[in-house]
Amino acid sequence: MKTGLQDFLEALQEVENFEEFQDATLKLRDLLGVSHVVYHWVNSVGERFGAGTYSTEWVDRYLEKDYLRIDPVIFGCFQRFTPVSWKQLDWSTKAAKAFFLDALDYGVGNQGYTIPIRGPKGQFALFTLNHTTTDEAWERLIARHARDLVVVAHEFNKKALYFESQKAAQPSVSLSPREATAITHIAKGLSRSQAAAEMGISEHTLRVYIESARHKLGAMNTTHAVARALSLGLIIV
Amino acid sequence: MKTGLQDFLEALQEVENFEEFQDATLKLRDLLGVSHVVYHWVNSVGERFGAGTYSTEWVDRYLEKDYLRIDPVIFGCFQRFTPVSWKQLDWSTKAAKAFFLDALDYGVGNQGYTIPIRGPKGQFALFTLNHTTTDEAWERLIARHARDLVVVAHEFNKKALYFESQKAAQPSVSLSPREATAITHIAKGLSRSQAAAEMGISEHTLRVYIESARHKLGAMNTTHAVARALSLGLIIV
DNA sequence: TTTACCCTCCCCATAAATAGGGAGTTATAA
DNA sequence: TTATAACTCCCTATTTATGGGGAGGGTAAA
Repeated sequence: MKTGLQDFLEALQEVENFEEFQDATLKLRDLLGVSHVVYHWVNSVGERFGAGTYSTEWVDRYLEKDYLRIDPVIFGCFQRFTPVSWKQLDWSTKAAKAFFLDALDYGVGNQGYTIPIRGPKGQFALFTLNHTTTDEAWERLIARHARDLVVVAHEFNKKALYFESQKAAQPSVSLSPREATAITHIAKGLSRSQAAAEMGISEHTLRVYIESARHKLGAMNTTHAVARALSLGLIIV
Repeated sequence: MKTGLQDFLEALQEVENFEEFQDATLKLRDLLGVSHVVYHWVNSVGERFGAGTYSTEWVDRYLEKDYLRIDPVIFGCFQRFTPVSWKQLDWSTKAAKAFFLDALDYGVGNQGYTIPIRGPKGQFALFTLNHTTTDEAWERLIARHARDLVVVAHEFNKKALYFESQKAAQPSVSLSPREATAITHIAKGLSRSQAAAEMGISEHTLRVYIESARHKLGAMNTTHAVARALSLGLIIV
């Protein structure tokens, strides 16, 4: 099994396009003997990138029902650092229970293991294994592969990033030092006058920085600018 | 070497306190034959946790000089998803060059490899290998261990999280659904009246949510509240 | 050398946010 | 059942932010 994963990682390195990426999830599913393998990626602008073995019906339904806002896997992983077995998540709300039953209907297994991977600029990716089995069997499988899966998840992520960087070449915003400092102070909760005093400049000047940053960030107001600067990792509060 | 790392990981699992954690960095340094191994952790409130083989003189100087704001490793890793060799970073500014020379003076090697690990609530950790050698030798070493290092970094991180969760038991803020929705709309750049219209409530009511969230978050104004909610991972824009 | 971007300062009118207060209804949990 | 918290609505006055405009000096790259 170990060497199987090694070979798989070698093959994953060679992946050149989305179809091969998609194929890789299928191969890994068969290699590990689970029901589903899914890689899913979201950034701060709401762009998505995903590949996996879920049925297209389920993916469509997921999007249509906006399950992103209900799914305890998404929220749970957003709140934690480390990989998580789905059983550990909070499925107590009515919406979550209904979602789980609906997922089962669409061929999603009752057991899951998801590794969250976070990046700058609000990037957030999930790598998920899914299967239908007992709690004990699932825990054994996870325990056996946990460390390798971290590596596999990161390799998938590396490939996904590579694709995104190719097609995007995003017009990355950058703030001037003073703009960044000004926005940072505002993000810390200082008022304009306080921030200006902190930076030793007039309040008028500070306003110019904020306005300038706001335009660069395409933000509608100061609060929006701060939110975007934070999401984009342009400032560290 | 492979089995050496396996054994190391087993030993790391057993670590119970900070001294053993610190010892683990020493052991890994010797195992890999590099000059330094460092784990460093920061959260949104500016709390720190770190262990490593840098001299205390260097650590003190780093803090005293506020190098956190200059260090290209910090900023570079904050901007990217994947591990990075220090050579790939931007050392072109005067401040960065001065910082690098100063670091060499304090026994830091000329080569580095840093793995960024991000978590919810603004948690951000760095796992760094450092050594004095040629570019080629360093790239070879990294290529050989890259995958294992991802696992090692995450295991260090897991331990660090465990310590933090023990001592902290943080008074975690939680927003009510309407509060979260309201703050999310504001973070997206909507004005109060727009957000209220979006939620189908009066602007007065929306204001109550914002104010309530602001108090819960200990924020001085709406912008601050949005910044904190984002940093804490309480909202997804 | 020109172009471009950054830093600094100022004015004015309007729009929006803030800081207090109070009060009633519905769920959820103890 | 009874708290507790969440959700909804309203008032007034004051402070603060916004959206335009213009202008001069510095530095660094093309």
